[in-house]
Amino acid sequence: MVQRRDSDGARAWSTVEPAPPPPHSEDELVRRARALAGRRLEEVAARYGLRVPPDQRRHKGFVGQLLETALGATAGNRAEPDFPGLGVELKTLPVSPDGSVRESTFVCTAPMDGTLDVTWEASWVRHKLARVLWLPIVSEADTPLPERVIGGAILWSPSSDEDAVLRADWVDLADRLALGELGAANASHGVALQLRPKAARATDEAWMLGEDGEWVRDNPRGFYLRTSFTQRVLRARVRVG
DNA sequence: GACTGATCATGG
DNA sequence: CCATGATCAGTC
Repeated sequence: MVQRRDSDGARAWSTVEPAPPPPHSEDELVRRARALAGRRLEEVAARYGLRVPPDQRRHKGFVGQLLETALGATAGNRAEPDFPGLGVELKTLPVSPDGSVRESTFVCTAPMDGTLDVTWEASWVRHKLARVLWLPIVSEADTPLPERVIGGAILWSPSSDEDAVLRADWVDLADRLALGELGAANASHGVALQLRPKAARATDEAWMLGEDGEWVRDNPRGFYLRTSFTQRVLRARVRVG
């Protein structure tokens, strides 16, 4: 443990810890995560000498990145699980105090160029969701970011029922993409899994396959989980009351 | 409140 | 450009 000057000036002294190394086991990861339950984000950030932005308008990835640091994730923005040695993906999930999930969950980008995986079993979506550590962040929409509270982590793999629901959606969406039905590549399809725009701007374009097999330019898409799905994941595994 | 399209930061 | 991390914000 070292002492350093506070990031915004010489007035305050604070105790700053280095980020922990990756956990060696799922048990260790879950213990670390559950040890954070009940802490405010500002408390966790302070350990690592980080300032919490007042809101996420310009820092939408802050919470995920903070918790990656706190739990010893290593993958950064590489195309690997957050904990490569464990094959576990970390997903923070905003929930209201009553336990309702407040946002959808991004899974991965959707290849629109005909390179979408051939089967659900081989799909990027399924690999991403094979093992997920859900970390609820308890807040209302107007709760300042520093005051948001970490909830009880859940280490999850899809049940056979959940897998079946996701597979059905994926197969349907993959069929549409294979046919170049870009008009159908919107959020209105899918019970649990949906396609949405995934780009910095609505005007961003990428090459993708059109209806007659021609190349067209359109806004990139990503796969997202609807809140109804993540809601059930949490409800099925968290004691209520 | 749910839903859908739009958007923000960062790194390679 | 693509990937990582997501939430914002308007409309129904």
